[in-house]
Amino acid sequence: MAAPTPHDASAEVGDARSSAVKSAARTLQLLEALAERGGVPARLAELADELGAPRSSVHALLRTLAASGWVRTDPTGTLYAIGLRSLLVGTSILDSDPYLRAARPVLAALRDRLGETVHLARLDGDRVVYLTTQESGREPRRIARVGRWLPAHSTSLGKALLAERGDLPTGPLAALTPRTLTTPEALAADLVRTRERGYAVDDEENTPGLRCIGVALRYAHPVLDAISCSVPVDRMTPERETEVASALLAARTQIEDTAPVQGVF
Amino acid sequence: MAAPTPHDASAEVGDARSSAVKSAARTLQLLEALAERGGVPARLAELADELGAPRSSVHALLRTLAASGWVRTDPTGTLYAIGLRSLLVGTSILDSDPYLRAARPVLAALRDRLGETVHLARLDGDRVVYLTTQESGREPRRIARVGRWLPAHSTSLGKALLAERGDLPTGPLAALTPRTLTTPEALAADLVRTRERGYAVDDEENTPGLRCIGVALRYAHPVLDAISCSVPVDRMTPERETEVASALLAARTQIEDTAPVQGVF
DNA sequence: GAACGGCGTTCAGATATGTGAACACTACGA
DNA sequence: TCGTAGTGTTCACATATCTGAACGCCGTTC
Repeated sequence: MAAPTPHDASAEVGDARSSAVKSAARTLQLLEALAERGGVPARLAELADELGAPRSSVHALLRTLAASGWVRTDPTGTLYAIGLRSLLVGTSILDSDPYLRAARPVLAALRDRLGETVHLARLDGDRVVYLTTQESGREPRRIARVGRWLPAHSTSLGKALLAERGDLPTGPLAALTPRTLTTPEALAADLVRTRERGYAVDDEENTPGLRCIGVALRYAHPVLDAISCSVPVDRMTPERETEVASALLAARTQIEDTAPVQGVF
Repeated sequence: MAAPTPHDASAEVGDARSSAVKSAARTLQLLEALAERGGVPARLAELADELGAPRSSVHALLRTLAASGWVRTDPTGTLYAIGLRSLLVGTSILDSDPYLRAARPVLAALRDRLGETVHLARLDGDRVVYLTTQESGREPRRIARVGRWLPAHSTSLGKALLAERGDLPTGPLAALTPRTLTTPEALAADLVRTRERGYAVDDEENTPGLRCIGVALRYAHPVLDAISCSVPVDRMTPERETEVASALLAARTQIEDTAPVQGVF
């Protein structure tokens, strides 16, 4: 699992009612099942059980996936592991997404200006997925968050997006720390304050010791992306919060001005 | 494209002869086609043309992909873009692969010891895909290579692997710089020297100004993973080369000792 | 050492998908 | 205003996949 959180928000792939192409849905389920195992090989029977599909069906699919390079097999052909194609396809977004490309230099400058780690994340259902991180050199250890996700309601990024969009997560609000907002009422109230303030605040709601400020990027309608800055609690005074927030808002404007016009949704 | 090279080594997904599940193969082609466009939305007709499949077939597939979260659609449902699920699935390898997990701390220590950037990459056909990079703070700009790839024959990583495996790339040997080895004879001779030396050397063969040393990790049979250290040419003296190589060989032993026994293939 | 259980693989029929043409809709230009 | 060209969508039939059972294989157990 790439997820640092206990709750897996991924929907069932196969539960689409009527007009779903069965083998396509199963192909994706297979990739997800293999991904969760990492490099650990899987046997046909395990995967068939996991998908709830006959062995023979899964067998044909796995041969197809293997032939296309998305799945690797051992020399005997009875063990399967996810191939590198999925990594290449997955990370290709990071190289080619035009918004990300526009945002990256601005984020680097922002990191240098504030001396703190900054992120850009995109909403995916009830969670935010980190697309790029510019780290300050000051952190004790490097936490590369690209490709990871957190529940939207527990992050400044997610709350900035929810405030701008005006909706609430559909699922339950998992508690990652004692300070996570776990009721719709508390979250809604926080979103009101967020709109008033003009930026979102996460006060150790997903990671103890870390306070974050986030703002949404408004080039998409409804908004999808947001940027944030994480600051250790002992460096985050009220004056510092204002300083960070105004730097983020300036960066927001800069990104929105340089971002492509058409596009993301 | 995530690729920094001119030659696309990816095989055709759909070309499997007989026992391929057509809709599964097309699903993967669709993901690859969407990935190449990054966040830029695609229309149904474009994708159908690209796959060489009827619009109606692609339509059904896209609805399935969209229902499962692998593909996003705009509010009207006529524009498609790759979703974040592929990023999550792709990067999950980076978190859960047991070999990578074993190697990472060793690589971090190696980076600290040498003060230079070190990589771990895995062979995928004729190319090497970077799985992790530990950067020295000395580089002018951060080049996050995770998920990118280079032709095996142009890197110390790839040459270390080829030397250990005893095979040559099947495709043509693309020239990335004037120093890239582009004939099978030159490459084979280099691999002989590599075996004698005990480590592989890349002398500005993929990136001008960069000299790299690589060694293969022998926990898999045949070998799949390798580690390397990149050093700017002006810091790379003969003594330094010996120093870097012996540090890499020590790290190799350390990783091989801590790596899981069963596994990757 | 023989029976057992589990596994991967294969096959022919049942079932779901792929196909191409037809339809409805939009945007654009005449 | 109308026609045109392009698009996304739907439908019924031809085609391909899915299924469950059967087979052969291996390692284990009794």
